[in-house]
Amino acid sequence: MNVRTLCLGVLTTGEASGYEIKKDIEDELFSHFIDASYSAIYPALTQLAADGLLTVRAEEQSGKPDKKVYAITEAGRRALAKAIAVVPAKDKYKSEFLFQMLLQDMISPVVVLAAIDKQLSDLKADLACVQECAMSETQSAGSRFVVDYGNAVLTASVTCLEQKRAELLRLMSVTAAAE
Amino acid sequence: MNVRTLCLGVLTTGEASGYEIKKDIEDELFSHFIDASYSAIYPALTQLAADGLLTVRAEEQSGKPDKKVYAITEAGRRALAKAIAVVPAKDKYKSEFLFQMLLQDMISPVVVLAAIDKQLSDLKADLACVQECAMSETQSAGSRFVVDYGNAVLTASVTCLEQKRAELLRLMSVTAAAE
DNA sequence: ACTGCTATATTCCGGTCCGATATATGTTTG
DNA sequence: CAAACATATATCGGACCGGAATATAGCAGT
Repeated sequence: MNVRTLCLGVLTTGEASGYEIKKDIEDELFSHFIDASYSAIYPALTQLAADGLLTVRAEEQSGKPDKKVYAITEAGRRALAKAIAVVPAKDKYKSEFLFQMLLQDMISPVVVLAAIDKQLSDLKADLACVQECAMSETQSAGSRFVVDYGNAVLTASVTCLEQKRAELLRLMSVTAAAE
Repeated sequence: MNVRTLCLGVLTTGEASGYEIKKDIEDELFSHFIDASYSAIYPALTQLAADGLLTVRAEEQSGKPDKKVYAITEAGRRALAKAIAVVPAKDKYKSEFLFQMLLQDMISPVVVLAAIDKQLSDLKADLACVQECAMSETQSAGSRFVVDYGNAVLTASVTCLEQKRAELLRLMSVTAAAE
């Protein structure tokens, strides 16, 4: 799935500038499962507007730079519906954390612990975001689905990691006592 | 984390050709959390060998093309240890499936069901791979960690999805009966 | 026997996208 | 009052993906 489709999807929740789309996919429910950079978003919006899938409106703002507000058109909705009516590609999951954990024999337990704590804090932030969306967001069937799924997965991750963390702490205190 | 570090990591489990490294990150425990294409792996190996982090050995094979077998050196192990002794970057998770589910109002329930079934089959394949590794693989602390984590996350995903699937089927039969 | 498919093994190319940086400006914070 | 941060857009180098190309050989089907 490309950044153009992604922008169309975000714009179904209302008109927005490139900057605001980026914020949505960082802070809102989208953040759990997609990502895109400015350098991909801005050209995508320009192209979508040129193809008539979006409308543009320059909005003057006092104090802030002007912004270009994009809104999805009927043609845009049709293009989006067509793009998502296919069997989706397999999820892509990349984790430096698990790579590090797999090779943990090569590094000190202190670093392992720091990595686990970092991972836990990332997971908990993500979980908090999902749960916040569960309350604030328009409760469509779609968002309920994603919230429930995210909740299930993230909760399982946190539970497992906290157990692993406790195990490591026990091991570290035993090793330290033996010295 | 770049592909060079990834190759070093895979080669700690034993010498391999570029082709075999690709297979490892498709079929073995690595597959759960990393990915890389041939076009990234081969140049990375060439560069690593030039830097003295790997050794190369051309192996003649009857029936198959010759292959270049790479093995990690002591300098390679040191470089790897250094590369993974940092706080890891945040996990990256991209899911077309969840994007589709979030926008499910735009598509037919039949397509939603097909997407769920596809996702379930992907998850179960991943789960089977992880559980197989749990039995066959050398049971290092690292692989136990990754297996347990993968198991927890994937099992939670499958459970949640099967519930969602049942809900959808109920809803679909009700709607069909009303027509 | 012939055709096509799969597996082994590597290379190359077009295109997509990330990460960092640049630019301009107002607002909050120490 | 400077520093940091938020708003807003754009660009550039480089990393990486996906697919095609190349070469070789066993194996299944017709």
